[in-house]
Amino acid sequence: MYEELKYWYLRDHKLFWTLSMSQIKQLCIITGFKKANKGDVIYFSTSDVPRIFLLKKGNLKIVSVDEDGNETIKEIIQKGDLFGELSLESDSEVNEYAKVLTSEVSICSFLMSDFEDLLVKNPNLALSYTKFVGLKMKRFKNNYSNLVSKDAKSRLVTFIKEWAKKEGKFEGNKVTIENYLTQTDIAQIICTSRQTATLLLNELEEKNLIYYNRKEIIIDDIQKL
Amino acid sequence: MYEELKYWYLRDHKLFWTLSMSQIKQLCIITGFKKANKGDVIYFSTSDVPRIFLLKKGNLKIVSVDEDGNETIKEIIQKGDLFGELSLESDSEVNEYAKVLTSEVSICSFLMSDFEDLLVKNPNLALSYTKFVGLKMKRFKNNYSNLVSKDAKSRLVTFIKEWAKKEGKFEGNKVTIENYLTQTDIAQIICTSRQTATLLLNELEEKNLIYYNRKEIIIDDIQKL
DNA sequence: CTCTATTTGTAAACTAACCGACATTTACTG
DNA sequence: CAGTAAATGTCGGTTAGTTTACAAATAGAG
Repeated sequence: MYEELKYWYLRDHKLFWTLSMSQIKQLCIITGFKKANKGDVIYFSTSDVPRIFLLKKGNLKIVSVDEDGNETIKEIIQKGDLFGELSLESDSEVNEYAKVLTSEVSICSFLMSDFEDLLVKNPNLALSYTKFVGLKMKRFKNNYSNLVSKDAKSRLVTFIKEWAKKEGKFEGNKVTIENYLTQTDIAQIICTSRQTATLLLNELEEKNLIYYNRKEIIIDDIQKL
Repeated sequence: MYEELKYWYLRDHKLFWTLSMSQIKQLCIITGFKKANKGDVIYFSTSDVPRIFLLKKGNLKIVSVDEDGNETIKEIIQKGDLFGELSLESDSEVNEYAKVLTSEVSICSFLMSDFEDLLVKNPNLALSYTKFVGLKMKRFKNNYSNLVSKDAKSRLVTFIKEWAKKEGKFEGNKVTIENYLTQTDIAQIICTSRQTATLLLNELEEKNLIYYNRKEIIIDDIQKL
């Protein structure tokens, strides 16, 4: 891979903004690059050499499976997000993998050990990275709280609002989201059964709060939702 | 506070083991120290100056309250644990506080800004700290999974086992845990109602798997639990 | 354009856990 | 040691959401 390309890939992520161009170039830690298609699975917790991944294009979901075979969606990863063993400790106990949601994704990755070296050499980057991991932790804490105290309906609404904020195209109070999730996916994200998710989505549609189809979700007025 | 004392307080936490005695002494970042009694509340998310806290003695619970007034126990903090704005970003949206569980606790604290400076100057400490935060994140992820896929009974059993592992006194397969939690606390930790927790605890007791009272919990054979 | 697999829609039976209500026990306080 | 507050025990009625089961619609492949 050309140096220039590496530079831009890293440069894209907020985390690396504090580094100068020459610093990034000098580091050259990107060691892998690959493309994948819808439905493909990317294992990372059980991978031979621990890596950190950066999603360049497309979307994927992080899924974990427990002993009983229950699948849970832990996270949706979007263009520009990091994923993998972000806690910098490989852990064979967690059985997590990524599954591609969009028709095509491109991913680049670097070795965890290289990244650790980089952090040690760049204290400010280390600090930013710590805050980044801390933010992820907060998100999980928040999901947890929602699951405890809110019912399925308000979890769905919360999820749609967050999704809209992150990815939606706004025209005043009207928002259009490109929909790359099935109702089964949405159900798993908000931790309910597929049937309940379907029911609730149709309920929102009946009230003209959203318009749902397989390609997009349109929210008429995000204030009213 | 005497320099010596500060040194030992920090030295206690694994995180600071990588630092030499002179380094810690030199830093002298501890700026606060206080004692508190059972039932006392320690606010940190809304505190004037953001701080990181280190619990020196006793136990406390981290509680969060949402808009609807629902209380959830996020975490139990034990002697030697850090708590506060560990993500190094103060956040007014989260309404969290700590509540003292034991008859007496002692806490020391330092300013978040001082800690940030320390991290920048000690890249290895920054790396350890990142891993520490990452570990906490994993724990929340794990709690989340349990809540999604396990019923109240197995959540209770999982919780008791973890508690035993962390704090119990082992004699072969028999474990004794010093009990500083009420059944209401336990219920909130495993996310169920107090009545259900009571029911399940008594069920375990009937099967002679555990012996519960307000002072201690004895597990006859942790293998069988 | 047809065939097939995936996704979405719908209904009824079932259940784990909540909730309210109240009794009983334990621990602390003056 | 009496009085009070907190913690524990117990019981049904209620319910949100699951599960099973099947039908209908849609998308993608050949």
